[in-house]
Amino acid sequence: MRLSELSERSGVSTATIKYYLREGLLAPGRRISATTADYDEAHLRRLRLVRTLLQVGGLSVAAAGEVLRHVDDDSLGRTFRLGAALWALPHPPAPDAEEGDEAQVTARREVDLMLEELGWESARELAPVNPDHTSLVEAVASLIRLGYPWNAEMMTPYARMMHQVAVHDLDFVETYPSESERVEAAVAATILFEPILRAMHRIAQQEETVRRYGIT
Amino acid sequence: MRLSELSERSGVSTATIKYYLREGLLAPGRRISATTADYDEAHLRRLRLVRTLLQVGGLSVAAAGEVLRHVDDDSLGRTFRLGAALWALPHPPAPDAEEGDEAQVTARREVDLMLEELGWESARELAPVNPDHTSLVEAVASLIRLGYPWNAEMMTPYARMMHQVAVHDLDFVETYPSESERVEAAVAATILFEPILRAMHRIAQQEETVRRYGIT
DNA sequence: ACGTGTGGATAGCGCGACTTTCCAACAGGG
DNA sequence: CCCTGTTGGAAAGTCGCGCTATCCACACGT
Repeated sequence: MRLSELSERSGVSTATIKYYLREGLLAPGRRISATTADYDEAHLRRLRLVRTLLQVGGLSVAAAGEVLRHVDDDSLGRTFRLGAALWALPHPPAPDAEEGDEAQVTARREVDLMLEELGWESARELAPVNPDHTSLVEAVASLIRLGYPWNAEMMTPYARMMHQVAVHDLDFVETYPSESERVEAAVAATILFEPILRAMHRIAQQEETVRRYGIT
Repeated sequence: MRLSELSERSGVSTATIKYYLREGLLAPGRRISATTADYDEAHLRRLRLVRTLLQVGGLSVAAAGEVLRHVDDDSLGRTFRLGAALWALPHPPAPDAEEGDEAQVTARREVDLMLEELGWESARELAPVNPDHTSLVEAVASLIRLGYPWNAEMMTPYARMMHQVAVHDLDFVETYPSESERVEAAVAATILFEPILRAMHRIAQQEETVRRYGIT
């Protein structure tokens, strides 16, 4: 199919598709002549994934490019490929607070205690280089800075629940036969499950609030 | 304290504080003279909350203003005040897909089935006006559009887990004595727990991936 | 042969979050 | 009492980002 058809079928303007091509989010079509290229179903599928990453996942164009480059990198083993793709996902920028402040030190200690308690060995090993670990420490530090007490004992149940969620995720990913499909599924699942969990969390909070206090 | 001191203690530039004042994120100080105003600890506390909403929660300045206006609205009962504040939190913009498409219809049906199965009565009643319900339907529709099968049966366990999380949240919020502190705590908890849960989710996924497949 | 569509490049636009600049009116130390 | 520095307030400017528009020479289909 040609550019215009890809545009029609995806609902994305040709100008925007060209922009994505320029930014490397989408592989160029098979060149037919100097002025024509041919796109296939894989392009359409990838384009839909891109739109989802941008619109639902809220990724920047640059971040989506990073992620997709890892997804397409055949040179990595499964774990690294997935890890690399997930680590390229955006993380909230480290706040302007000077690092090493008291709240952060406390947060780091409690997070490490939590990992120990859970027996998450590989998470502990990877901690220094894992941006998600950094994010977690920062978020906990923010809570502490706002004056909310927070420690390993309180965190662990949440982490156990998220582990259950992760088990479900991977069971789901395993239903896909090919390696590349699985990595793509894992990325899509991570990105799309986040808004789903967020929405469920807020709905559950509202439900529970009403149960406890009624509508007042 | 004066503007410059507020700026120093919070690490936010005076220009930015002025900007927040203009946008209504921060109440004006008590006027001492035509050119001086006095700020207290409450302003500092609020300013820290604002920065947290913006940096950690990723809210826009406008959205943070919305949320805080509800937090400060004494005319509402507890449930409505909290609900109003939470509903003012940003929701991913509805994708450009024409509404009422097949994926969305399916998604809505499955979400409603899930709520029924869970016995979340008030969530079902509020569904038509609840932006979180809309977000959930949209996110599920996106999954379906990308070709991932998804139904009530698969969603329910996740929702149950998020309900457990919400129960923990509210137990935590209840530890605060005053009404306004509790509403503020609820907002802070909702905003700050989201990055925490997200980070825990990703760490758990990595841990579980390593457990299943090793480092390959 | 000619209108439409093509890849490719460059420039422009609108928005949001600040940041800068300017101002007149003070405050407070010497 | 004067002089330096700060204050609240307004307006304009900056910057990065995600597109969007314009232009071009050329080729495809009819």
